[in-house]
Order: sequence, then structure tokens, then C-alpha cells
Amino acid sequence: MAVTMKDVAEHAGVSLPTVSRVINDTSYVNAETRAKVLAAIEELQYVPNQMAASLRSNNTKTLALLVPDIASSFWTTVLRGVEDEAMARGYHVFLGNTDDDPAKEARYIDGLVRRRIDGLLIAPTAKSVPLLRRLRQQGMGCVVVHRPVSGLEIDTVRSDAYASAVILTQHLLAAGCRRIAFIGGEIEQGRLRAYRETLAAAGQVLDPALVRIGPLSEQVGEQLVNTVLARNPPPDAIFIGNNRLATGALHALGRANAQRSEPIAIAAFYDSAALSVYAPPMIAAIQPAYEIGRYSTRRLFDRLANKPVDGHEIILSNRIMIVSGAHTPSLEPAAG
Amino acid sequence: MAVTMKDVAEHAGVSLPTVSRVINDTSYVNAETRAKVLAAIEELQYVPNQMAASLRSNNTKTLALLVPDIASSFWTTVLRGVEDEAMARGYHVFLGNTDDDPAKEARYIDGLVRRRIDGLLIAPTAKSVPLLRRLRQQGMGCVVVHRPVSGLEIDTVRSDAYASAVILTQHLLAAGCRRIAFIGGEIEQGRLRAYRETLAAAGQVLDPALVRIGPLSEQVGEQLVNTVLARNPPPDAIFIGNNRLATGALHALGRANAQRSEPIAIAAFYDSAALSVYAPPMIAAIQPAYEIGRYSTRRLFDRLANKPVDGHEIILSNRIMIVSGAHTPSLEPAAG
DNA sequence: GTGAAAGCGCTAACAT
DNA sequence: ATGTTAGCGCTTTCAC
Repeated sequence: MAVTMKDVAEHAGVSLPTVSRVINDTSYVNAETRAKVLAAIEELQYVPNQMAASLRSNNTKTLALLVPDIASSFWTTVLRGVEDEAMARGYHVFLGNTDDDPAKEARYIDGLVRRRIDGLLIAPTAKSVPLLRRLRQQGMGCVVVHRPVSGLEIDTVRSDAYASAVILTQHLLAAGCRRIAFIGGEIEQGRLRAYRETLAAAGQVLDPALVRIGPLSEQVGEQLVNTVLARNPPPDAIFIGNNRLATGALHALGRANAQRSEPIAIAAFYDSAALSVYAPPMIAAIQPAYEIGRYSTRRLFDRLANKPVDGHEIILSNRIMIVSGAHTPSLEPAAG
Repeated sequence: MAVTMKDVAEHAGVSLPTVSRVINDTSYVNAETRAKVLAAIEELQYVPNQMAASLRSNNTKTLALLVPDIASSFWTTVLRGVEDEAMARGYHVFLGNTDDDPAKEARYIDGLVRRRIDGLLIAPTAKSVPLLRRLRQQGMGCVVVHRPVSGLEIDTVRSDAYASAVILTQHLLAAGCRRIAFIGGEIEQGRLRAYRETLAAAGQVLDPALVRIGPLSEQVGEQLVNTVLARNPPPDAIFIGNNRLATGALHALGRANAQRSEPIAIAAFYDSAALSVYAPPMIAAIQPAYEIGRYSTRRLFDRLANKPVDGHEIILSNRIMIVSGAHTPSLEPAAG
């Protein structure tokens, strides 16, 4: 059917492995021989068959990134980081959406293992630990992206959500807020804990009705805000623990604040893509999505190359920003 | 090394092809035999090697999507559509960013051809026609996404940008605007033509200084708006021909309008993801990104299956929306 | 309905 | 520095 390495070898009057050596630069080849081979490749328009190479050599030069939903600007930016880093090394990347559904995740991973990907970057669901454990036993290179995993020593790249959440909460307290609501996703346990502990440390009692958890979508963000606003007395500040929720939540808050003399203060986990589109006055923790993507991929490559690395966790810092104008996010990180 | 089909066959006491038949459901197998095989697969934790299967069967159950930049919400949503459709049929998808750079695109495609992907979904650069022609000669299934291609009969899925641009321009004219600026990307020739022709049809003379073309980024969107606003006399309306530019452009316009008694009217190509984050009063053409992704993928599958299809172009309609409140996009499509 | 044999296109191990 | 040989794990073809 298509032209194969054998055809190239015959055309160039050399043996088949010599062609392989030229293509993969895997051992020295005479300049003359090399030229003949290159000419044959050019003339026959030969394109190597990676399937065959992979079957023999046991590596596919292929990675995969599994995220909850690529439609979220955070994950999009992570993907861009992964892609840039992988492409620079001649690797290609599969993308998969899990929708945080363990069944979908499992189905995806099965397909990826069949395809013998060299490594996996994954934002696991809450129930993925056994699956990750099995993958690792099978020798699959894995890096967990942006989510902590308990009960398993595995490479993880994430930002320090807890520390940022403390700063955000302290900022609201310092601004005089005394009824601070929290909305977030199931997965944001660290941020919720930071919020609770910071309030407790400041001697604040917490109204449990002001803490709302829900699935990660814009619509839910809006609903959760409306729910806590309906509480009597209403909150004087809202901590939004997730960037996906933030998109909807900020809308609802914008409308609510437009009708109040004293606006409700806002702290939010957000990302730079969303920031460039909409940024009301607030204090925000901006997550380094692109860097998370790049560092995850680098760590994966380091593992694949058996390079020595220290520790299992890479923790990047969020950028804390105080946004003052309606559409003019300050470009300077805030102090503290 | 790993457990192979041969191991499964021995364990189940059947021949190797029988295992293959069970796995791929490729011919009838006795219920008993089937059960034995399935048990062996389970017991040995066997995962088929898709490389080997692909090498033999000449298909990889793999697609690729090449976009200018996945960080744009439009392409993100297209990807989601592609992914959903592909996953439903057991296909996996490679993602690539070209940054509209022909060299990068070529490098990417080479890697994909080596990997023997079954089909390619691509938003080509302006210079990709020869490349596409060659790919098609090699028998690669190709669908062009969201961009018109001239001089080549190739499957294309896009929205009717020209028609929408006419409606947007007519709307601005009907609202009494007489100095309508246009900002867009190099690639948006159809939209620019619609704008020019509609103005001409209405007997309007066009100030060439009010037409600005630039590369697609938020920053450029902001710059282009500032450039046309600096013109004396200033425009009374701005037509934003691209959703990526729109993000930055709408910021600049928001600031400008805040300081004017008579606001500058806005018409824009936008997308639903961006809309849910920020939507000032304007008339917008909302592009059906998710559907473009799904239809492209379906068309590709139809071609791969040699199904008869009529025509090379699938043209979807944009949704025309009149946004009135600051953050409350009307959910009803506007008439006309 | 199932098995035996061949071979997809390449790389790895060895020989020279 | 290059050639010979073997075989990666599977599907296909052809028997029976």
C-alpha cells in the first residue's frame, strides 16, 4: 500500500536498518550513505509508520491530559502549557474530558492504555485513587494535576490553595467583614478548611447556612450566590472557592451589588483568562494555569527519563490581586 | 513483558484468533468459548495493544484537531464538540495548536501522519491549501473547520459569517449609526466584505481609517478600538469581526462609553462562553461552536465510512442576539 | 465456529 | 559503518 522503509532501502541501495539509523539518528552513518537515504526518502515521499516503531520499541511518544471539562478557561490554559511543552519534545497529546465522572474517566483511561501512551496527566475525580494505584503498578507514568490526592504517593503539581484561601479570608476580615459566606465545589476541601480555620482563629462564629457546596458550573455559581444572599441577615462578603463557579457567581453579585448602598465584598479563586474578560472589584487568587501545565509535563518527562527528582509535590504560588476598577485589573500583584 | 493475546489464548485453552474475535466482536463465537475467554482476560488483566492492532488493520481509531489557539473560548468549545462525538464512537483525539503558523502546522501534521491518524479536523492557516491538497492525495480524511478554503474542494463546516455580518451592519444602520468602524482579523474577509457591501448598498461612504485589521488577540482588540476611537470625528458604532478581538475590544469600549453621553453602538461576533462571562449592551452574532465541532466530526466519520454525503459545505446559522442589560444577555434569539 | 499460518512495518541484537 | 536475522502483538486469510 503505502511506501515503507524497505522501499526506501531498496531505492537507496542500502539495508533496511541503515534507513532506520538515518531517520532516528541512532548511530553514526556515513555522510554519503546518509545523503542517498535522505534523497530516497524525499523522492518516495516516505513517512515513517509510528505504529510499527512503537510496537517494536515500546514507546509511543504520546501523552494524554484528562481534565474535568476543557470548556473551563483554567483547564484550557493548563492544556496549552502541556501542549507547548510536549510539542517541544516531539510528543503529541490526547485530550479527554471526564466531567468528573469516574465511569467516563475509567473508560477513557482504558482507551489510553490500549494505545500505550507513555504518560498520563490527570485531574482525578474524588474516587480515582484505586485507579491511579493500578496504573502505577502497571508502570504507567502519571502526574496528578492541580488536585491533592490522599493515601497515595504520586507526583502532583498544584498551587497552594490553602495558603491563598487564608490570605483571602484574612483580607475580608481586615476589611471589617463579619458574615462571610463560602461557595465552592466538592473538591475544594482545602480552601474550605482554610476559610473555616481562619475564621475560627479570628474568633468568628460561622453561620453554617452561609457555606454552600455544589457541582462546578456557571449556573450553579449563580444559584449558590442567590441562596446565600437570601439568608437573613445576608452576608457582607462572599468567598468564591472555584473559578468555574466564579463566572456565574460574579454576575449574580454584580446585580445584587448594583442595588445596594453597601456592596458585598468579594474574594475569589479566578484565572487570568477569565480576569481579562470580566473583573469586578474584589480580591482574587489567580492560579498559574499555564505554569501548572508546563511543570506537570516536565515532571512527567523527568520520570519517563528516570531522572532523579526530589519530592512528589510541586507547589506553585497563586498570584493575589486586588482588583479595584470595573474592568481594569491592576497588573501588580498585591502585597501579602 | 506485558500480558499478550497469546497468554490469554493459552489461559483460556483456545486459539489466538478466537480471543481476537471475542474482543472485536468480529464473528460469532460460542457462548461458552466466549465466557472462557472473557474470564481469562479478566483474570490476567489483559489490555489489548492498539499499536499492534493498528499496524495490522491499518486504522488507529484516532483523530486530531488542529486549531490556532486552544486558549480562545471559541476553539475550546469546538474541541469539546469534537471530543464528545469522537468519544461516543471509541475514538480518541489529539489536539494541536498552530498559532496560525504554517511551519508549526506542517510540523504537527507530519507527526500526525506518522501516527497514522484516521482523520484530521483542521482550522487551516491562510497558506495551507497545498498542504491540504497533498494530505487528500495521500488519502487522509480531512474536514476544514470554521474557515473557508478557496481553490480546493474539501469538506468544510462553518457558520454563515457573511449573512450574519450583513444583519449586524444593517442593524447598526437602522439604529441611525453613520460612522461605523470595523475591526477584525486577516482571516475575516467575508465579514469585512459583508460590512463594506452593506454600507455601500445603503449609500454610505466609508472612512478607510475606520477599518482596522490585526492579529487575533485580546491586546490587539483593545489597541484597534483605541485606534479607531482616536479618529476625528470618532465613529458612532464599532463592528467587531472576531470573538478573540472582542474580549479586549469590549473592555476598551466599556471604558470609553462610560465617559460619553451618547454611547458608541456595538456589533460583535462573539461566542456563548464569552457571553456568559461578559456581555455589554450590543448586537451579537453568536457562533455555534459546539455544533461546529460535532458536525465536523460527524462529517469526518461519514467520509471514513464512505457514506454518501451531499455537497462539501455544511453551513450552520449564527444566533443573532440583542443584549440589553449589562450582565443579562437575553436568552431569546432576536428576530431578523 | 474455530485453528494454523502469514505478515503488517519497524527496531534491537548480533555479526561482520 | 553496515548488513542479517528475529520478532514486537495483533488481524487476516484460508482451511477445516
